[in-house]
Amino acid sequence: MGRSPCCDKNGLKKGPWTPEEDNKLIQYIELHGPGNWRTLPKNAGLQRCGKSCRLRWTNYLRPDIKRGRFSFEEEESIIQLHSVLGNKWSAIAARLPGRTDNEIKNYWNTHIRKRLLRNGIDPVTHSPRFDLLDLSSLLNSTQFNLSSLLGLQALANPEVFRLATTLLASHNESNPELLLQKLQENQLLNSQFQNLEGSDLLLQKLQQNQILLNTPLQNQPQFYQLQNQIQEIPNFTTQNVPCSSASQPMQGHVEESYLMNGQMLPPQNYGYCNSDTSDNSTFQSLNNNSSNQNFSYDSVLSTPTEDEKETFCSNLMKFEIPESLNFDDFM
DNA sequence: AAATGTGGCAACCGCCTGCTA
DNA sequence: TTAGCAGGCGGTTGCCACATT
Repeated sequence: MGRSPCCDKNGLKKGPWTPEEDNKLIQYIELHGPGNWRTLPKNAGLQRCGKSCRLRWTNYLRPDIKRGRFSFEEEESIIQLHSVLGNKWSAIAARLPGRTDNEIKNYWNTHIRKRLLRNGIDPVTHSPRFDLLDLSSLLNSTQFNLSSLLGLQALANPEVFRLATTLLASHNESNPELLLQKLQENQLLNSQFQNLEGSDLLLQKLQQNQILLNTPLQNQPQFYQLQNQIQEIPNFTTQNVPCSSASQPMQGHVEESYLMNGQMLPPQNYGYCNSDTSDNSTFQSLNNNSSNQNFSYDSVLSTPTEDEKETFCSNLMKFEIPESLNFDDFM
């Protein structure tokens, strides 16, 4: 037969732990070690369920727990790992020493998730959500710089590129219904994109820029050429650079995953840029591969403010291409 | 100064998986 | 073999502190 019940729930205390209870739990575990949570409360003299004791220990009392604000690196790691693992908080926590799954989960729900939403990124799929962005300015012809959208931006975020090519492919098929369907699939049928004039403008721009449809970007020679050019840029400035490129600047973004501590990570990257326009602001990546490059992010690593982080992502759709880039080759 | 709103976070709930008797 | 439990996990709740009106 199975084991006896973990604990009798009747008469057991619930709610916040008192310092006395914490001390009892700590002293008991220091003597006997964690584990056997079923008998622990009784042996430790606690009127608590074993489950409650385990949670209190693992989430709060454990000596190796790191308290305080999440660092920029930690935050970026969470985003990266979440894009791969989803809501597997324990798996994410396993890669962030000193942080608990509960803490990461709370931080995600209260900070990161909201920020991603505000910046037009679906926190579930990690894909751009155009229905969450104010694209009115993007579709304004006087400001619509598609080369930005489809150039570095597309490289930095394959989802944008994918969406754009999907639109163009549908349009090329001269099938308005299919186009509408694609738009719906991409959650574009909202206030910003209901105006198909805007879509037509997007399509027109796409065609003008001769996007190579149905060709994986990494297979395009222009991609490698551009990639190499970027890597040769010393201290590539971050002025108005999209957030999705912050921690892994232009390297292997498109359809190219990379390894981090043996963990497969996705091409997307939603790090942060420094919002100030100082030419000194530069990147630093968590990615081991790029950490050796000339990218540093000292101003932000020091402790970026919330505004800095948000402004960085707000620059998703507006950035300037460094003059040293020979962008004509790419286009 | 008081009332109300909001955000953050610790803790609980309930389900799932693997283990054990 | 399998019923049933322990432990693990993700989702949710509710309290508290702080901000705003």
